[in-house]
Amino acid sequence: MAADPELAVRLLTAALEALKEESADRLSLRRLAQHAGVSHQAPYVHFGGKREFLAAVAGRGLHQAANDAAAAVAEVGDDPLTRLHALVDAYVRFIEAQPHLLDLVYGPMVAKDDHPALQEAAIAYWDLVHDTVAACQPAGTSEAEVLRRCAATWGTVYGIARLSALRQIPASVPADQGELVREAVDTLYEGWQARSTGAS
Amino acid sequence: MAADPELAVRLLTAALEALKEESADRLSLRRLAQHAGVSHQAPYVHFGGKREFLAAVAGRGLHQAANDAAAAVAEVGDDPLTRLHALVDAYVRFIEAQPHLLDLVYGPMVAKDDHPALQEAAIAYWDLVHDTVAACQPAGTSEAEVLRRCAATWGTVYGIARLSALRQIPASVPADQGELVREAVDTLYEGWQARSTGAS
DNA sequence: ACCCCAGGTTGACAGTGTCAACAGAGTGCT
DNA sequence: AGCACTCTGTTGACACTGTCAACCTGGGGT
Repeated sequence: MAADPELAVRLLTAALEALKEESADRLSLRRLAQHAGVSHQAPYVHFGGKREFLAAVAGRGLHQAANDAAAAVAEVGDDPLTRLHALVDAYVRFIEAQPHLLDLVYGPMVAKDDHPALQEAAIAYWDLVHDTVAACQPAGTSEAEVLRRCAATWGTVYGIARLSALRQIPASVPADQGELVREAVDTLYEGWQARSTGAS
Repeated sequence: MAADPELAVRLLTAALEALKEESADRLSLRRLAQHAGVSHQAPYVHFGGKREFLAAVAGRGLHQAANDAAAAVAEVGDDPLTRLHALVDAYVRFIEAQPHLLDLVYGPMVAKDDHPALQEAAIAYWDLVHDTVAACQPAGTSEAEVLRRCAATWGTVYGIARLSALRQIPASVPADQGELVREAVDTLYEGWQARSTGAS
């Protein structure tokens, strides 16, 4: 109907919006196209297939999340632990707002190599994690150890947040996901400090 | 062809086998039925629908995993940290062997309430986690705190193992998932001990 | 004038989950 | 015996999905 200069981005944003409500595997290209007022084949023209489309969606969403997280970390000051908390909080908010998007990004429906934008966004996010976690390490920690702790920290946050978002944590546990994540991060932090002064 | 006393369990085990190769969302009831030599509607008779079938698959798989984990913990002795390591190792082996099954269990395609067997298996696994983690806590830790640490520990292990299984941890990190999980658990453990002797 | 081509269309195909109606084999009741 | 009824399974149809192929179409470039 209208000029519609960029149908592709309209489809992407529509998909991101739909992902707030339903999981990625029951997202239909045809329905998206119909809802956008174009034929069922229009998305295929732009993206080549469903996998590529989902990869583009994931890339866009992750890019946005990385920007939000970077902004949250930047506005909080210089204290390393405070910055780590800000980063983790941003991640938790992201998962709370768009759990299905995270499932898509880390899920089996999309290969990270499919789309350079997705890979780039993942790298940007990882770099942010790395810098923030590295700043929390005691002096003298080897780079290899820092990398391992980055991965472990990120897995920790991701795991707790996802399990909680999926309501897989028993109701008997007296805490919400924000508290759980924060406490786990604090525990890891104290463990790092203890190790630096401990034996061997 | 044959007497086929229990077609249902044959379908379930076939599905579990198929899950070792492909993810749950591209598992087809019709293909499973055809491969089992029955009509495309036979699975529907037994399970009522795809969601219920997947719930049954998840329940069976998780039950098996819980049994394996319990056996691994039981055969390792009495030291709490050793038992925790055994539990975690069993979980990591489970994820390595059947990553798609875990995606199914914790994924959006199945609601835990759909099938009592799944819920029961999840509870059994959680109880095992709870007992093992609780035994690692310093004396005087409140039960609420223990529960929070259980959830955090389990999220940690799950997150690292899943991220690693999906190759989402950058190649620059010099460790495999087993090492990462073990080190994270050790760090958490030391954090627990440090907190018990620390301030307030 | 011509061609071309990116963007979009229609039409078809195989595969999927699901619903409805039906068929046979036990099984128990009268 | 006869009959009804439930289990287990079948066939046929439907709507929906992703994808392939071919066709249109309007605006530039030569």
